[in-house]
Amino acid sequence: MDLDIPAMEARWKKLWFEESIYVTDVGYSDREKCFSIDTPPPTISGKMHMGHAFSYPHQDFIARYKRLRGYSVFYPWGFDDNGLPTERYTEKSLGIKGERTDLGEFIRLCMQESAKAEDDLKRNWMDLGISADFSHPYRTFSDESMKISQSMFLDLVEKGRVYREEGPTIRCPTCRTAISQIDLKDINQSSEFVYVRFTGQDEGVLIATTRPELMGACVAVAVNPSDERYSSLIGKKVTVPVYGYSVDIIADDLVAMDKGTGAEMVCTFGDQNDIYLWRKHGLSTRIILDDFGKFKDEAGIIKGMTVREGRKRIIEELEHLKVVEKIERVKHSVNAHERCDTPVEFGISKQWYVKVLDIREDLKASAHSAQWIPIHMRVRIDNWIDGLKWDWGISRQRFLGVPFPVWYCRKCGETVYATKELIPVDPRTYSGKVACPKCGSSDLDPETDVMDTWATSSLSPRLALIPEGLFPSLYPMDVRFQGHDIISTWAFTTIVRSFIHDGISPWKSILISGNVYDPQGQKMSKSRGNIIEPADLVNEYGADAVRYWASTALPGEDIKVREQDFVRGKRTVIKIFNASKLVAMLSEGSATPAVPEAKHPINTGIISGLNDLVVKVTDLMDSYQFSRARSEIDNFFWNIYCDNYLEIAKGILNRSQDIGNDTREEFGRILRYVLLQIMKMYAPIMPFITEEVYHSLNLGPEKSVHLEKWPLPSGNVSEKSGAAEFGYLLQVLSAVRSFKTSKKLSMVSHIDSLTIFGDKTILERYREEVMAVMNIGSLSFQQSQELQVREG
RNA sequence: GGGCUCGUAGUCUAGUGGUUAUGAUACCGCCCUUACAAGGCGGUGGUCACCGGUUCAAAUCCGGUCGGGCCCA
Repeated sequence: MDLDIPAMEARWKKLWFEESIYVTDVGYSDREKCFSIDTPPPTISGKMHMGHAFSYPHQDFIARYKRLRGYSVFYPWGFDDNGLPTERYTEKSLGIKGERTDLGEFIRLCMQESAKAEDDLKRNWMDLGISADFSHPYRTFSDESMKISQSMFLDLVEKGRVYREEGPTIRCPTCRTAISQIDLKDINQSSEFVYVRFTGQDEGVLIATTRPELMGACVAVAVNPSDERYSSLIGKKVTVPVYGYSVDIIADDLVAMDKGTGAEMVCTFGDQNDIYLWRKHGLSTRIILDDFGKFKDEAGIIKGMTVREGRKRIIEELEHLKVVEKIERVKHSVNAHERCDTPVEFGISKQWYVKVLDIREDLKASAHSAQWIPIHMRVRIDNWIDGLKWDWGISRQRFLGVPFPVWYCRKCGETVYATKELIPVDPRTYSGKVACPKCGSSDLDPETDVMDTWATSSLSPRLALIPEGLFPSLYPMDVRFQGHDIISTWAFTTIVRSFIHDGISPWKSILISGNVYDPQGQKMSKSRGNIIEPADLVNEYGADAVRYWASTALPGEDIKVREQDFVRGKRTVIKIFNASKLVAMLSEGSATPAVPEAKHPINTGIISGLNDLVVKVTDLMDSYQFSRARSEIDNFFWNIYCDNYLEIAKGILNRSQDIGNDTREEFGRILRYVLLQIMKMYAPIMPFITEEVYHSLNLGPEKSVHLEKWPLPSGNVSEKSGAAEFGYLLQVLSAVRSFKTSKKLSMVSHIDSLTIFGDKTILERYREEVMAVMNIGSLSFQQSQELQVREG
């Protein structure tokens, strides 16, 4: 009977779920015997993609392996349903707009849509055989998470690590929200470089700018101090065209001498450099763009216009004033919001910041106290921390998010924090009475901003552990799994929070997974049209085969979606099934022994090989090298166990005339014993087929192969000489097979008489086995160095 | 521009100083009554990106060049 993979997978998924076999009942009281995993909660606004189908199995290999090793594995499940992506998702699926919906109602709708999406999503991960505890996932936006997030915010306040300050803000005109440095990416954009002459002493100065519309926000002209062309001008004043006020010429190393004319105008704010220069030189502030991307009254002739309109109008005016010397088409990179690709605008407003700049070295040290796998990914966090220019801005002007538990007193201006008893609280909708502790007034304005999602996601160890009552017993967690694309966000912010709140690294290890590419090595994206759906692959090859594919890359290595890996995975699944059928036939009536007792040299040989394998595989799994572990098992299972041991056992048991009952029984036991050990080692990678075999052959007493114990090298049989002889026998068999192939004979066809040249002593010991396995009538041996097979 | 990473048969991959470079996949032969043709046995196929250096010996170590990818500017 052929193997029905979908039916098999459905059968075991049901068992695992109904019997809750991953919810260990030994508890988590002994930290040494626990293994806790900080899992990345997938966002509810997206579907499962190949990146997930690649990296989640990696976590699962380790989770399942650790369980077999006897650990109580804490493997929580979460969903990321916080913030802007969920707003977008909800607006899209319901056809509504956040700003035109009642706030409370909108948040309710977001939560409702999240819950719906979560149910569907959960199934995708369960289909892959992921063994996390799906029964009560945490959510990044829930009362519980809000409570944790707000109380940790209050801890930041207490520790003096958070402040609110008027500062430059990065705004996305499309999303109408403040975003942080973290949310930026660079895009290349073609634009106009406008050369404008500012008048002053002598001929003034010629500057080049890509943002002429910000002329009215100009607060200085900057040149490089070592630029001889301008050295005499530093400290002089020039007049801003159109607006007619004067600004200083300042000098800074940051100014690129070879860009444009080497003189640039500094505006509040055109780009990040402007902010840097503004801060460093203490320049004045002229904000002419409002929060909606329209010019304010101060912008004079372009007031009320958009950036694009204002730009056109200003250039006309500059040309009319005859101060434009030339206009060049250029390609340059601009900061854009990484979610929507819109070039950002910079403004100024009161924002909440987490103070991180002064603890950069501590953060690096904390990051280094965790083991990074692979190690070369660690330098990325260093680069990020070294490159930080600002503190971590955490306020967002949106609807869905964890609110700041904060009010402002109208009477005395005091910032009023919620008490611990009051949280979780949404000051925007809270109707209870809060009084100012300073003046006693209850005339308070609520903070209307919400926290950025990272302000909550950075607390993921707490989000997962606190609801289970396992904080701080399982903290720091053993391992964080995540992609390298979010080292500067999730990994960084989590390290920040754990350092500030607890003074420790959040995890003992952090394991970074690589990227997934299409078969040509291209990034997969909708626009390229090369998206491959994980569900299609699961349908075509089975979940075990998809996991097998995922296991071909080491942690941190990229992978392509290649058919050959899935083909190989599916073949392995089928091979395991067929091998188990043969074992069932050959070992009928035998039980699986806990300890292998063997006398027959073939059996001591296979046990000896198995022992070596167990040692190697255990070592590789301990160091997260599951792809190497798997290929060791593959090699042993396929080339040693199936191609040789099973063939020999079959030959002896079916064809040998005079083997005793003891030997027959011994082969039955060892066949099953070795198969069970192979199944246990394969179980983390291919949980379905190994479960199938475990049950259909009744290989052990547990409810599931995943509740078994990882194999240990057996101490009873360890003859190294047995292993060497066994190896020689395999070579002999291979030589006889080659002989048969060269004669165009099938492997089972009978040969009347054959002579083997080789080590006569060993050959003589295996006469019976060779004759039985290769179906030979009469066999003679000749002493020879070189192994050879001849007829007659 | 800076950092990291990768270049090994058509494709993918193992291999951190030592016989003739590993395996998969694809392809080509041969082999199906007795677990599996999604199998078995065998075979074709490689200037180990390029240049130079260290060494008795380099895919491997060092320097450089070229090319891909990722991250950060």
